[in-house]
Amino acid sequence: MLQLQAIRDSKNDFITALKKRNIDGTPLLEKAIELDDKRRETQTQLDKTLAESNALSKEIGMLFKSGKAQEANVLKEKTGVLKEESKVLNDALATVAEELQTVLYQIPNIPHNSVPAGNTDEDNEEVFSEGDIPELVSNAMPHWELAKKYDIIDFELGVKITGAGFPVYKGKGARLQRALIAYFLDKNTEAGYTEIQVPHLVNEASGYGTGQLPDKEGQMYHVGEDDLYLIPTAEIPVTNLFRGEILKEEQFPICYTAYTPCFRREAGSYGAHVRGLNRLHQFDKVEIVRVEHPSKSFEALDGMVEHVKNILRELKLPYRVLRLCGGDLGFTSSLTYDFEVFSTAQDRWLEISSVSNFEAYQTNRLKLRYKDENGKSQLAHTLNGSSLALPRVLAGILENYQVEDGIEIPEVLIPYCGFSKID
RNA sequence: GGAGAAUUGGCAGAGUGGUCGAAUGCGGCAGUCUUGAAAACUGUUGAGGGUCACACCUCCGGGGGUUCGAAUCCCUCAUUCUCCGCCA
Repeated sequence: MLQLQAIRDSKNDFITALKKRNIDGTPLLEKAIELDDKRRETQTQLDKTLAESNALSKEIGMLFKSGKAQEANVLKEKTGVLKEESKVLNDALATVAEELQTVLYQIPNIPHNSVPAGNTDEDNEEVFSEGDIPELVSNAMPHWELAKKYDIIDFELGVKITGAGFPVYKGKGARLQRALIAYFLDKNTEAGYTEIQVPHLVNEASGYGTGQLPDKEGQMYHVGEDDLYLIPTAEIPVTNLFRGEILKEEQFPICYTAYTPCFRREAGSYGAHVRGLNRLHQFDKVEIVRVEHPSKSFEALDGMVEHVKNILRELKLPYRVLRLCGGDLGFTSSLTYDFEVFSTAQDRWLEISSVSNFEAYQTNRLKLRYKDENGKSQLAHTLNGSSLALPRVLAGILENYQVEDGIEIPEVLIPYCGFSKID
């Protein structure tokens, strides 16, 4: 959520920046300012009424104490009017505040200067690429065929017990998955991230805190009986650990990593691109989350990008890094780098990580602040990234590492797997 | 799931209808003293709105109510603790 003061100060810059998202921010920003004016005006009136009423109450108290009950009763009648007034004003204030909130929820984050304009993923800007695209055997297969051939992932079985998009991993497939999780967590821990385990269900307030609610309500599984949401990403529970906190500057940087399953309804997805592991309702992910001083957040973002590069380099997967264009940028993000692994067998790039700086957009909702050197509360910055999303890394490994008689295991994973080949 | 108790500032802990945004202690910060540190002493120390700055307003788990006036009374929800039951 944008800060009103920032909107007031930089309205025109924001409008220009929002054009990169193909959004005309003018009506919403102006509406926000207008409602804020109204809110302040109403608040001031209410405050005045309350002040008057408070003064009277005090006076009444004094009169009663000194035994002048009659005079007190005269004053009492006066307060009735004020009470009515303040009730009306209070309702008005609540209404305006809610309207303002609704408007603010509709405004996405302001894209960073470096974000290219554009509509679709076609307009994303490739900023880095590395790794050799392997030459595969002539009868190379996509991962869903490999999975069947070596009996390591069973999609039909998942359909039987749950539905489409809930695969069952078997034998070496399951072990490879577990190995990846352990490997990622180890890499992240080495890099200074503290490993934590968090709940996989969150309440409504957490959903609002990181921005999944109210706009992406339909993307999350909701447990109606208890009014809880299955997390679509560890970002929600991990970032919300700090909801409402006021940090000390010396606590920065805060770096956490967590493995969780992720649950996504993926309503509206279809077609060949959702085959196999490409798009699932439940998948595993290891996430990194940082809470940073505003002056350090972009430096931190670069650091996270380097960190993920490092992992992919070790896995020897061919990948590229994209700077997302305005149209492809997530609602709450200011700058996002996507990582994609090339799958030779599918002849396409698979998104395996997304690393973002949200600046103060989430922390404004979360009320996550720190005390600056003058002792004033300031909003912190939050960042997160996947390191990494399991299914597509798995797909990338299966497809890129296939040989005539099986699938080789990347060297760094062999100690984690306990085997060097799936066959 | 049943019965009882509790929820106050960073922490501990007073406060049971009026001058309480809240005693006191600890912690934090600043200063005095000291070569330096500790101790001691002095001052300061919740958040948000509002203002040029004050004033002023809101917040004592959340929400609602009673009252001229609520941290204090009532209702409700949540959470925590103790006992019982059940259980990986």
